Amino acid sequence: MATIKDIARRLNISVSTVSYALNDGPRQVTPEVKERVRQAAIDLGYRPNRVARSLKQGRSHTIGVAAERSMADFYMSFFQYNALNGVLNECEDEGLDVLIFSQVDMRREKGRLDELLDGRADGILFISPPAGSQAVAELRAHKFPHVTISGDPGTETVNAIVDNAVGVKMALQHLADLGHNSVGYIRGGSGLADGLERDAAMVQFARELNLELRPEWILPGDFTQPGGRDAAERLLVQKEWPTAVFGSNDEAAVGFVHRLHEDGVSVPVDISVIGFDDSSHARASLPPLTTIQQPVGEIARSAVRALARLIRGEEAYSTRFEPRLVVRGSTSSPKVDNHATQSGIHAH
Amino acid sequence: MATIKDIARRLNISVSTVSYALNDGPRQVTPEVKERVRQAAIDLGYRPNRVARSLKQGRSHTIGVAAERSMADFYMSFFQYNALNGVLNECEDEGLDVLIFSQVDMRREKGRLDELLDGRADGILFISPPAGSQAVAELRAHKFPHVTISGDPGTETVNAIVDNAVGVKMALQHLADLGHNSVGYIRGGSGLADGLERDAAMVQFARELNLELRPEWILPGDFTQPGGRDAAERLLVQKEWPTAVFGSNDEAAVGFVHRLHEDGVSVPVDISVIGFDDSSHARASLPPLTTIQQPVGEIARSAVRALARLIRGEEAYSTRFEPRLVVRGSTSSPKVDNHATQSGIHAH
DNA sequence: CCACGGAAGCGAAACGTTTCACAGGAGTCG
DNA sequence: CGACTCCTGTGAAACGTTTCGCTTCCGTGG
Repeated sequence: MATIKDIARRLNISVSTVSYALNDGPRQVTPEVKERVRQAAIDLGYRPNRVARSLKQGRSHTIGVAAERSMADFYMSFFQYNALNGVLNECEDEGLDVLIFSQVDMRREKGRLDELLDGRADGILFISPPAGSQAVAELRAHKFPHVTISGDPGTETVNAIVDNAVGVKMALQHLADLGHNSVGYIRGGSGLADGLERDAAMVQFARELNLELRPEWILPGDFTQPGGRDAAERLLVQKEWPTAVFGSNDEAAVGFVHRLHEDGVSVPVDISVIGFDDSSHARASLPPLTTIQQPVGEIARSAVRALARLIRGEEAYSTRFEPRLVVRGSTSSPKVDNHATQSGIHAH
Repeated sequence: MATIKDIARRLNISVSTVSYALNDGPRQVTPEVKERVRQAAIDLGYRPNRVARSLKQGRSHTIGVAAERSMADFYMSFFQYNALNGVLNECEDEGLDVLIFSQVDMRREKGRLDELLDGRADGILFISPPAGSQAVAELRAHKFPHVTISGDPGTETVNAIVDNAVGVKMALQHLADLGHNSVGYIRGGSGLADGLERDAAMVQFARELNLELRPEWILPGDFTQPGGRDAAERLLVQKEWPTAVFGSNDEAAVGFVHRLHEDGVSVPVDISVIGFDDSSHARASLPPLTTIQQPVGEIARSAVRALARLIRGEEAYSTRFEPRLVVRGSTSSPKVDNHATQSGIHAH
């Protein structure tokens, strides 16, 4: 592989001149020399070595992305995947490259920060770090540029996240508008900021909007389809049902709907279901899922922009993003009888 | 940030000794010195600079992943996403890091190989490069370690890909076994190896299995749900229908099913549908889709292993992976009348 | 005609490692 | 006791850049 030295040698010229010529460097070189250098570079198939450049400049023009290890699990990852997409798109615009740290365990007490701080990345972007992530905390302590997507809002780390409270309120308002006055809930992933916020908002706004939310209708969940199925099974054995259920994300809601379907419970006729995210599954399932859309791509892009600012030494701030209600086919007005009862719709 | 030099200075010792101590280097150091170095490293918060190490060693222990620009489009990307997951998992085991080249346009005549060959990656892995990709060809010419997932099988580049012909045959055999004797087809993404191979296999095996495949039943498609919807619309206006349709991937099949559903055509009662991939949408849609599963994760892992071999200078070979039929709810025996007709099932 | 300033190029240092060639010193063996 | 080897450790070069401080040269203005 040809180096800058080879060009210099061939042209009987100093390496510094070659460097200046190739970079339109901090120094001037005569157009004629510049041209000869350019030509020689092409002739020799020269390609600048970015490793050497990084070493010298102390910057890599690369950001590290740390995503949950569970990214390996497809079910959980619509959000992460879309976030990653948004990150890639924005990085392209910002001229940054992306190094994926798949082996970083963000939870781990003594995070192996070596990986993150070894000079290959100018900053780190975390996608959905668990609340109280040690890795994030250590980076904060090191004052190393970093940013979170859907991270813990209770810290000083710059964070881009949807306004979960508003989203939950929108969902419940939609149900109330349709005439529902009772609601169940499939909980979110524990330890994730989005899950915690939605869980809290659910309790608060159900009360504010006068929607009955019995404790036994708060079903465990983990943001996955199987989790949604489990939730359905918990509900199926109950005697009295809410007329609507809010799934803390679309995956859970879809799993829930499918499991009900297997027992002959029809959505939205027998029970309304609403999700959160507007994942591709929301559109693709039958009935298509009414849901709260969050602008994942935009969130991700904004996070990258913030990180780029931090790397340049500029200020950056956390941002909340507005969700949007997307009405599809899984919600409708409740049946006339107030509470759907198991016996009424589900002959076992 | 502390360097090896700082440790040396503090201990009044040479940098080489420090290096040997920290790496259990090619040279021995007395346990006592080694221990003092270790301690000093901790005290100073030393972290090895991998950029410098890469420069010196000429290896980065990083592979570059180049994925289609269209990775930004979620619909098209189940395959890419899962492939990426597999790649990440295997890289973790191999101790490799992953640099994503999102800006590489693989089609581009004069690929900007600079990005790929600038020393940051020891090898490149392409996910679904377009057939005849210039970027791949140039890497081949440079003899730079590289591997493709679902790439063009007609080249010398090491390629990991599902056996599409076998998959298509399985799908058609399944339909034949159910009693179908006519079939339609939604074509695959043009320019992608998987699409081209499935298109070809479809024609061949439909004939071999005596399944009628009229030219007007070969519907254009592009591996996306909207493409599948378009295909459905093309079929809806036709007078005579096949009793089953094979979608070249699940996305297309799901879009197809949904569009039919909107016009009151029921799957599998009125028409059977089978897909390819076993994407998450196959499981999540209603009815759940019968499909040909390809072991994407395994394919990806094998590609990484092959690339690792090439980087080490060892031999590596292309591999075909066996698909598997997954029977779900979207296929059944055809109705008694041989050809479904539009008027029979679809009152407009 | 001389001094000065700017332009163009050169040499060398530096970034943080790894690793080679070599130097002392201790131990071993004849 | 001298020669040999083995063991630790040192200094320096090298990886491929970027960039600082110098030198040289030319044109210009006083």
